Amino acid sequence: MKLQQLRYIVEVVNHDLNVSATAESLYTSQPGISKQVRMLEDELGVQIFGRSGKHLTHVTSAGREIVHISREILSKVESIKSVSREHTQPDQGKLNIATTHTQARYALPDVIKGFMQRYPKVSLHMHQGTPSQISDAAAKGDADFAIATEALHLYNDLVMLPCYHWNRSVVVGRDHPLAAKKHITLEDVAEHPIVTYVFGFTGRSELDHAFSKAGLEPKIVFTATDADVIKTYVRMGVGVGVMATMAVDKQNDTDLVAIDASHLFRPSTTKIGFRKGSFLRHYMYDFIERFAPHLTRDVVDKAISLKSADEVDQMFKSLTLPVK
Amino acid sequence: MKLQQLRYIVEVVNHDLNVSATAESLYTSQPGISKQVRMLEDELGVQIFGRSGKHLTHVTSAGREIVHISREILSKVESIKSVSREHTQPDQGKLNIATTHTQARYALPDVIKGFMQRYPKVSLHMHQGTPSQISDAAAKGDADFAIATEALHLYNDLVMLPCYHWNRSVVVGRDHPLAAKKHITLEDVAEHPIVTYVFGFTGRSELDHAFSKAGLEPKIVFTATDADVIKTYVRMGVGVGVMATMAVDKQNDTDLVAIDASHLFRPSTTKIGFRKGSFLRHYMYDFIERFAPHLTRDVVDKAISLKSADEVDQMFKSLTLPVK
DNA sequence: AAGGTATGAAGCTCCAGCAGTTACGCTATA
DNA sequence: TATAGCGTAACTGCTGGAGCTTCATACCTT
Repeated sequence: MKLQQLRYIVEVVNHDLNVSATAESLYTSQPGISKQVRMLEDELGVQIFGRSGKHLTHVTSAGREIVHISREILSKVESIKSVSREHTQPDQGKLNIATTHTQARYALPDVIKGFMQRYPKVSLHMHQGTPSQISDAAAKGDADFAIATEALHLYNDLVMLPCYHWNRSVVVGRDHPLAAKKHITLEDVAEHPIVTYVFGFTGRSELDHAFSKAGLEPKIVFTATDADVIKTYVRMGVGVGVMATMAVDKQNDTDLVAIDASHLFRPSTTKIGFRKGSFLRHYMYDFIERFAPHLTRDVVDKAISLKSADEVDQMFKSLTLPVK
Repeated sequence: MKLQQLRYIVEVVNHDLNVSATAESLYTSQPGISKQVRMLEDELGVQIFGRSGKHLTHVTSAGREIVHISREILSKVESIKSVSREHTQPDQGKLNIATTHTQARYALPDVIKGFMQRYPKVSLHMHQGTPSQISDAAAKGDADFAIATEALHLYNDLVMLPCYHWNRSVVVGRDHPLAAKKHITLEDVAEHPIVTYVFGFTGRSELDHAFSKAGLEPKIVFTATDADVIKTYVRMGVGVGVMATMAVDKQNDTDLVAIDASHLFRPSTTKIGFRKGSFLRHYMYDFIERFAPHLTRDVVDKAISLKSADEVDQMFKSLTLPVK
């Protein structure tokens, strides 16, 4: 068994069992991969891939387990490389962050700025995507960190740590009937057409939860993946906006009125997630702490040493998180 | 980076940095290993071993981390092989159990017998040793299971599951003054010379604990690693025996009197331990369950999913274990 | 439905690179 | 000062990868 062979089967699975495409992405030849895959199967005495004629059709049950373990092995191989770099070039390296528009636009800029000043030699990459793309990137190892509010729980080989709570505001134009209200109710909101986040984005599930619990049917007329678009349509008078309070810009959004809605919807929690068993460079620990000051290296290490997501939740239950 | 290279550095560490000895044990040549170690160091840009001249003197701090991760990788490589065998030869394989005299002699025979009948094609190996040798064997992967009462907690990459509690008896000859007593006290025992287990064996620590807590200084005149030797010296009149109740044989030990001492010493817990992250064959799950019926596959899987030993202890806190 | 085309995996051969071997020299350490 | 033990050097045999060919399947066209 060679690491190369494990790399091949993992990548073949990543490329939907297309060996030629895999070969191209690995800058090698298709027969080379086919040969190594066969040799591995022969050595183990197990089919990893199901074939119909000369085409790979599916991953066998043994194959699924083997590919899963192989991923862990390859991830640990990367850890070894990271350990080495940590000793040779402590302040140098890469940091790949996968996150959503909301985080990238409103929560991260200050953190990123400070981080880049402190670690000028760390090349920072931000990948914007949907929550599920983000989790996927982190789970596959394409990103070191996933930062989002939704969908992170889908992968159970991610460690997720709560960073901060945030609440929603109802956003309307200055001349909107709701603008005059000091105290707003869920019924008030339900009466108007609503502009908010697409399902699966930025704590959208909490919004649906609140309405369904109150037995109300919200008139959602427009959904977007980010607050900037929501605000645009609120300005056009399409409806009232329901969005993260932190996305309201006191400087530039003077034409809008933001009414606190923290009593209407449960707060959402933004989390940072990374792959279990991956080696964290010291600047990664630092990044986490800059983003969520309660997540010191000790706290993170302790959370890593837990295994199930439940226990992590339990660990942070007693801790009061910052609210944005 | 090649698996072979990782294998080499791990084995070099296992052989106390003696490359020649490592080469011999791996049936290869010394220069081959030296070369690969160097190449790995060059590739990573980090010294794994400290050298004075041509001799390896110590493992660097980076090296320690790298060796640790390498061990995990190699263990997962073994997992892949196990997965394959599980699919090709479900009821065939190996089972290496490292355990102490006490377990092998009194607790395991019935389990082993049933197991061998059910899985005739599994080749079973028992390794008897001291508790620390046993844990070591399991931690290194030489044994699949470690079964013992002491010393298992020393390695924190072992998962340890409690199997059963057991208590002690004071064993004396028929004509001994204590033989007439129905209820025995710690003071009674402390008055006589004691024959018991060597330190670090079979719950010996609980015995010391009880005496020191009571402020008594036991007169331990003879220590042995197993109950058979203890009984022999009790018969010779060297002293009173303090040993596991299960080691008293009602059939053959009619010349001895066993006085229950469960009220004098806290019960000890025998545990079964295995390496974290190792793949368990289905017959291994079955073995565990045969040995400790409350450790069903589900329970074991749940315990594996926890990470720290504390949490495992917590998990079993509410459960009442069988008492032998 | 039949035939044609495109896609993609496997078989085969050749070559280069490298892991491992043997022989030997060198250096810490006791 | 002796020796255990590592490094160097030259050699060899293996094997992983490239390139081409062959064959099977999917998809399209008429």
